[in-house]
Amino acid sequence: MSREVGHMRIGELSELTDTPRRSLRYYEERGLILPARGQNGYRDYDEATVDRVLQIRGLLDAGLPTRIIEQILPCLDKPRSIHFPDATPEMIATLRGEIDRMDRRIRCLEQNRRAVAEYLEEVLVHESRAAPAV
Amino acid sequence: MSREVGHMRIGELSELTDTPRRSLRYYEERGLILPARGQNGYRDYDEATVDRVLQIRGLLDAGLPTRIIEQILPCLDKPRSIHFPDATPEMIATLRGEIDRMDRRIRCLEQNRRAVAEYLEEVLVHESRAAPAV
DNA sequence: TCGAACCCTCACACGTATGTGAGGGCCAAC
DNA sequence: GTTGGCCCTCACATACGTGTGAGGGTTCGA
Repeated sequence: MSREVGHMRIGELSELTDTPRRSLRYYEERGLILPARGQNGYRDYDEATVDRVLQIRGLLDAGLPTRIIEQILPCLDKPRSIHFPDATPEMIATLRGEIDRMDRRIRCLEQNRRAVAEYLEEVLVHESRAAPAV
Repeated sequence: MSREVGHMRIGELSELTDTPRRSLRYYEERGLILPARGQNGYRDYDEATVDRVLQIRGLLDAGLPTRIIEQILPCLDKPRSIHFPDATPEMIATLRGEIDRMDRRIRCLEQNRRAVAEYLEEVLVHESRAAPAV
């Protein structure tokens, strides 16, 4: 099985993205990535999949389910080319709704991030007064 | 059972926060809220709990587990008063780590929000050319 | 006093993302 | 040729947040 440049099997992708093999297979099962297959059945990922997986992980961590990630992944392709014909009204509504939810999430995270940071600041000042700098 | 002003039972809190009773009990089980109890065993929530529940829901929706929410909720109290003695080094490290994770989440959401919005924009332009304004 | 509408505590079930392991091929180095 | 390290599928198990319903108490108005 000759390996083309920029192609890899699941182990390498797993290391590059710090993602369990199990999860990579799961993302595939959910239709988020579609690796080619070698004649031996091994999954064959191209280089671009690395970024795609990182994107998926980030969105999952931010609370989006795979069902939604599947909807928005096509929006992320660089040469905005293929995905116009299938722009149904429902799809557009879905995207609008998801943008709103992402806005809400961002606002919530920013607000709480600030509060936690301020709290931490105060704690540190308090600490440094009690036990001056090392 | 005389109801004091600003106090409520689970049904009212559920309506005010648009949150299932089941979830409110779960948040309590996880230590996120601690309602008083009437002599009949009914949960008795004060007014401030409304905001707290909304905060919890927002953070849950943004991907934070209750275990982490429990850590950061005390940071959000208005009169920053009570919570200094228990500022252990591990706690501080945890907060730092969570601030980092929130930053990553925010960046990821902002980036993808932008991409989806741009995509949507292009789709709409495309649509309007195909079938001019209503 | 009865019924409706609350409340309580279990406890089992679901969906989602992931862990884990069994059982088994492929391939390169020894 | 065998061993070790990849890969495969399948499938059961886990944690988390929530749905749902059984079985039962409280409160209040008709």
